[in-house]
Amino acid sequence: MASASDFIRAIINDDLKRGKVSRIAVRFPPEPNGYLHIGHAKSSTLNFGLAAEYGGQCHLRFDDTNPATEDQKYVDAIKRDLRWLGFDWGENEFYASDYFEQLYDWACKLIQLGLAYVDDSSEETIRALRGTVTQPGSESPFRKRSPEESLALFAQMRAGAFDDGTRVLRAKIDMAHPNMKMRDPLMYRIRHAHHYRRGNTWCIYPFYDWAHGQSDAIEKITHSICTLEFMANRVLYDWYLDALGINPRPYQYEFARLNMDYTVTSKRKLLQLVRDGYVDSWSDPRMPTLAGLRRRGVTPNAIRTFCTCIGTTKVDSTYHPGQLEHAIRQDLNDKAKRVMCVLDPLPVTIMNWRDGLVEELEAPYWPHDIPREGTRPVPLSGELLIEQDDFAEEPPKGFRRLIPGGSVRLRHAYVIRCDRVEKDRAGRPVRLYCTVFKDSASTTAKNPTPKARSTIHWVDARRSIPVTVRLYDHLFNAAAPGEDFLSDLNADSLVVYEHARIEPSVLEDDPEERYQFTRLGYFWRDPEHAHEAVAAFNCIVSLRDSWSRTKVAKTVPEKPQPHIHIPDAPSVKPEARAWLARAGIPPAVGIPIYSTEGGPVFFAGASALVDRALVATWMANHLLPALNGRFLSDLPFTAVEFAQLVALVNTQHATTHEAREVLATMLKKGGNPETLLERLRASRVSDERTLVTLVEEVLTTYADRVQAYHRGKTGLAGFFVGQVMQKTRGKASPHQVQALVHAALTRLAK
RNA sequence: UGCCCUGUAGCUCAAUUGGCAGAGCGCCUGGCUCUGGACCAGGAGGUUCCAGGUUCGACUCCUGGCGGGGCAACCA
Repeated sequence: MASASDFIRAIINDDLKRGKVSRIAVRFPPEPNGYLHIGHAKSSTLNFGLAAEYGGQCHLRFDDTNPATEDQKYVDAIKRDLRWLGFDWGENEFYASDYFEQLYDWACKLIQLGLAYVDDSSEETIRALRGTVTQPGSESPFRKRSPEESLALFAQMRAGAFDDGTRVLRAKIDMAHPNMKMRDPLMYRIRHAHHYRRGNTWCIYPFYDWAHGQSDAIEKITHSICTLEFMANRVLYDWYLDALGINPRPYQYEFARLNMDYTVTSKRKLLQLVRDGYVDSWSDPRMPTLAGLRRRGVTPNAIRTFCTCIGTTKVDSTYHPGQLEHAIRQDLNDKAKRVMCVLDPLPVTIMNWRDGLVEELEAPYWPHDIPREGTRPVPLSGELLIEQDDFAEEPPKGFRRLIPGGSVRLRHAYVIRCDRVEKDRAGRPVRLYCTVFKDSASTTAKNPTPKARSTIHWVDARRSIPVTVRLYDHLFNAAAPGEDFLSDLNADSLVVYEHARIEPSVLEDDPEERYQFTRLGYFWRDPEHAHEAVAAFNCIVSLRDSWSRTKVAKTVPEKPQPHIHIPDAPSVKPEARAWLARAGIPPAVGIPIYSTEGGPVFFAGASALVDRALVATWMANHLLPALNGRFLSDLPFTAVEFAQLVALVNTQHATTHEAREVLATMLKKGGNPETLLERLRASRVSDERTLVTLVEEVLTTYADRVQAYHRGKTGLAGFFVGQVMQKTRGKASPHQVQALVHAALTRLAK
């Protein structure tokens, strides 16, 4: 059994423990009407992960109940993406559209049961009669139609006797239900449309709510996990399954979908970006689609790591892309060979280089802290290219690279000094003339050369290969692009370096090799530019760059003002208020009593005997919360016995703590409070010497914390008391323990 | 003016079921380094949404309030 790292796993563990289920079956149910994106990665990682952890299975089910939008090409793309992510569903590939016949039969059953009917109302009428979230709806005139008539009509619907939109099948539930999903939801609509898998065999199509739970049931899914927006649908999910009498049946649980800053994940918006040409396709490397991430060069492993470490909760949450980037860097750091590539070249002539000399340097692929072997030859001559950014005539503060008269080390090679700068008419440097210090070779322990301010990357001017390099940034400028998301598009989300140059060693490599371009980031060849004469490299993710971070003025997030709120008078419903007044107790304790079934009666019974305020307090704070779904009438003790218990407290015969323990016993097996109190006291550790020993034990065991306590971490006092209480298994007076702990602590302080 | 879900560090999440408020990311400082990377060490950052109540003790239980999200598609 996996540890309960989130609420879903906690539920599953509990179901397994209580024998509600004996095996785990989950499903990942995409609709084949678009491409999978990073949000689906979260969902599929959860579901396939669950199956793996619990030795169960995860089905891939295409939720294809809408012929208008679905297509085989999406099915293929979804399968490809999931396989790429590393998931395997084996034989368990299913289609909701394969269940149409069964769904139809079940619908007929519901009609026969009087739980569904054919409605001839128009779309507008149905909408109007549904009411609003605050107003109940009203019943359709066709609701009273006999099962026989509905059955016949439904058969005709299937047979194609009616036009699109003229009739629907609805479940007969409750038009006044506070949950709008329960106001006679639609089960089938008429659509004379071609379905990509079923062709024209059907002209009625089931809706999501009707299809989904039943599909889960057919596949014997145990835990049907979906996103938060389906929460309101759960009641309906349950209703269909229970109406059909399916047992055992699946249960639905909801978790928060993934949102990410600076991007959009709505299918509609993604589609618009592609269709209107804001990106070049679904697999544009800036897209949050799995196809886009794949083309960008992101590894499946990094995505899975990201998805597992963000957790699973019910809190709406938005992740920062930095979190994903971190996972990518972590994954690639010890997998990507280091090579050198210059994005924006600045020529360098080494003046003291021997004419025609070409050195072949043996450069390791891996930095010192990565225990991997391998080197490649890197050619070096008197004509080099370095990065424009690595030279500054007037260096900003903190600049550690090359400046006129300054020196830097060429990575894997020698130290050079910049002696002269050649500039164009606009004053931009076009060539540097440098001196090399050949006694500064990497291996030289102490070198007499000028001290290098830093190390920069470079390539040989003649022997490097021209490539284009594509750098990507967020698709949007706004953290949360709004409805007019197109106006938030980042114009610089793609920057192409047409004249980049890379060291020749990469010619030998597999085209899918991923690299770290030293000091720049992680790159690989764009698979969609694979056959072009000049190779194109995609930036998968840049390196963390503490230099550029210091250049950008940091905006310190403003600390939000603490929210001070003065509450209004509590709003309590009139009938409750009246009862409160009669009972003579304050709302804080009175409301839970009033709103519990049998609460007022129980309260009346008990308060006849003891102080009503105390009874109310005890009911509200101790009895009611411990009920756990039980009814007051099912308790193994009466209101009178409860009153006796409260009386013990009232007369100070029992401490609060004792009384709570007695109550716990009474809740389990009933009994007379006074007797139980006697028994409790008999078993109690009240002998001071025993307690002192225990206190000493605790303080010795946690000597370090005692020190911390004396250094001012006084919150630990509660911890010590708690430890002693646990040692006595609650059978000591906390007051007494507290006093003893305090005494021991002050003694130790001296 | 309904029903449901949800509020813990800047972000994402923990906190053994009432007993030390923590971690990862981000940020800062230092170390190391032939990558301004990686790694190592340290640091800052908290009214646990607010107000009450119960308790020796509340992030945790009770009440009220406030904020955020979802639900009124012949979409899923």
